[in-house]
Amino acid sequence: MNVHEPERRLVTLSDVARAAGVGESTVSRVLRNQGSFSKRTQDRVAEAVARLGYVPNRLAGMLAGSGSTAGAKLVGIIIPSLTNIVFPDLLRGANAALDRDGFQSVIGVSDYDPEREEALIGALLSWRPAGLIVTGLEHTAGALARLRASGIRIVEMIDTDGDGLDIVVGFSNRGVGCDSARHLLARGYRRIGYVGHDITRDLRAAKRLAGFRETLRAAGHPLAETEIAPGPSSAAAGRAALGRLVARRPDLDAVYFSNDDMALGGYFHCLAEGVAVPGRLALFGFNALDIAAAMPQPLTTIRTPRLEIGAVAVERLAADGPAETVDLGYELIAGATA
Amino acid sequence: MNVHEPERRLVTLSDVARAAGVGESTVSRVLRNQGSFSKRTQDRVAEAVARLGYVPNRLAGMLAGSGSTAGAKLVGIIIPSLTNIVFPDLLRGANAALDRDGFQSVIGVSDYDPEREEALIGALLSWRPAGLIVTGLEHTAGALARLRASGIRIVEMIDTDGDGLDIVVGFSNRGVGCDSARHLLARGYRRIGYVGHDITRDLRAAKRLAGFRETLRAAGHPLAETEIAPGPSSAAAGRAALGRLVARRPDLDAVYFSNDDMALGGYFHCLAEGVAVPGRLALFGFNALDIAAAMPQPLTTIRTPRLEIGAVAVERLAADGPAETVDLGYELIAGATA
DNA sequence: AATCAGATTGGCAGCGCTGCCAAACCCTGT
DNA sequence: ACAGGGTTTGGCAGCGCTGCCAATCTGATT
Repeated sequence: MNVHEPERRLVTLSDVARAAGVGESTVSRVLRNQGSFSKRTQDRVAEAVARLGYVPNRLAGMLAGSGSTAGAKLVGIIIPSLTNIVFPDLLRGANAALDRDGFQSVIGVSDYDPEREEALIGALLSWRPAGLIVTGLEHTAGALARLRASGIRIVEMIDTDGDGLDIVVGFSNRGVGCDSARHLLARGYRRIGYVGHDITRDLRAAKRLAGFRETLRAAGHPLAETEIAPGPSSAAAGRAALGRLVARRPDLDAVYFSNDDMALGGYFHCLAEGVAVPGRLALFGFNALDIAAAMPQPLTTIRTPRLEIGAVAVERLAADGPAETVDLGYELIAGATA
Repeated sequence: MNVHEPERRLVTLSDVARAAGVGESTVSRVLRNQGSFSKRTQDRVAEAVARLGYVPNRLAGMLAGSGSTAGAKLVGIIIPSLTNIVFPDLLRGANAALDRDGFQSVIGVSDYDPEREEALIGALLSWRPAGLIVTGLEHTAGALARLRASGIRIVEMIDTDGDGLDIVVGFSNRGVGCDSARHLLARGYRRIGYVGHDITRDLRAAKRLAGFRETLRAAGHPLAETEIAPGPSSAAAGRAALGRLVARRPDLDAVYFSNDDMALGGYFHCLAEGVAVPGRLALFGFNALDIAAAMPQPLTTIRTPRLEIGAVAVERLAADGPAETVDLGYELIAGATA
């Protein structure tokens, strides 16, 4: 591009200062609207900025401002996946709060891999953010060490079942499992199965299952059977997995799914095979996706405060309160499938 | 946090140099694995880095390296929304390529608002990225000016119907509309309706509709009726909108949806109301979401190369080929609903 | 032992901005 | 005309790193 221009250096703050006939620090003050300056100066700077098309260099700004109060207006966010709409929702919630406070974010995706998460933590820390938002409470020893050594605020989001490093924002996944089980038991279901996706990677799903399983056992109706689909959760995986599960255990009267995607697939299986829902088989999901509410029979599921989690995470980062755990709870949506 | 430590300065490169007993530039070379150094030096540096827990400061690195070849390993990405799974998919595709080339990304979400996009362009440019990936070909005059003045590579993704600034990666949305219409006509449908979401904001959806409409008219079977749901696309919106459409025009034999989310909602409407698909009403979507393939009757739709678009966008940014348009095409998926 | 190309290394000047501080300026009131 | 307090301004030293270049070292060759 622009082969002709010999060496187009970008416009710098000192170019603006020269053009406006003022000092560099004056321009800096005007641009950040900080300190005092006269209206006349402000106008001259604004004019010069517009005329030259000046774009401030944040790298230089943050570097120079590091160590001071106003310094870092940046937060790093690490999520495990972009495939599941849940995580974009968290980002959305965070984004809104971020904008309001004038922050920017750098995002990393760990693919549910703890090693990769550790690497990402290093990468994001190298931007010298004001804080870091990570997913879940489980991290490698190396990751924990880096987080601690960073000296910045850390938010661990989504899960409150365990000890956090600093701030924790989420809900009890164990509790979700327990309440889901109680609901099914209360409705009279007794031969209950589980359809999930890879539990060794999605630790929150594993906690839900643990709570679910224990509640059933305590009630004297232990979990009858489980079917774990390989790979990430999806409607296709849920449909296939439910098919396998009922083939093996035709006597089941209810199935708990690792999330709504999987449950939706299960519902499709039932529609395709003419299995009456919930008469013959009840279905219970997790997450309360919009789509689950639009089904002919709204899915029975648990609504999680995804947007709020993102928003509160950012809010707590910006404030400087004490380390604490914020439980945002969840809500059981009694749909028509269980 | 850490009230006790008087003034914990973070470890810098020169601390590492001192600890390893070598010069700063040597440490820099070793860390970037660039230039030449002995094995012994490498080990000593690695040891010091590990011992001190050194985290490089990218801000300083990028600032110092600016203007040179290796400088900016950063790209900015602007997408209109995180609500629709399509955009996270683009990010996913981009992410993979980004990782491979050692790039990082900064992401902005415009909410389909051109003004906001312009502001985001400014914000992202202030990070001095090596390139910027934006969505679509339509931008405000101010945005175009900034992009041109930036002097960096620009990729406009998703849409190829129009002139790009530099690199364009996507497919023809007009073409999608045309081919969708042709498919419905070939299957014998004649009284065709359209269900969409806010067209004034989603310009790509508008282009698809335009192509669709023209093809129908040219064939002598003009679009019979349209129903536009307010707000963003969703299954719930699609379900409600199809309900309104068929109430108004019970004679329709096929409906084209702005995307799969809406179409899925339409399908739910048909299931709930006992409308035979495709016997009584045919449904046609767009995007080929995984979920649409898991339906009892797979949705007839158009598969778009979302992951590839993200990947190719990054690839072209990194390479320095000529300005050009890369058409990645699309594929009609003949499902069971049309 | 002297020579030379190539490998390895360190010093130091910026990159563009902000924080700090002293200087200049502007009003009052005397 | 001059002091006193606030307001506005400019100069300049870094922030932590990289690029450049000169210095040093290595081993092989003559």
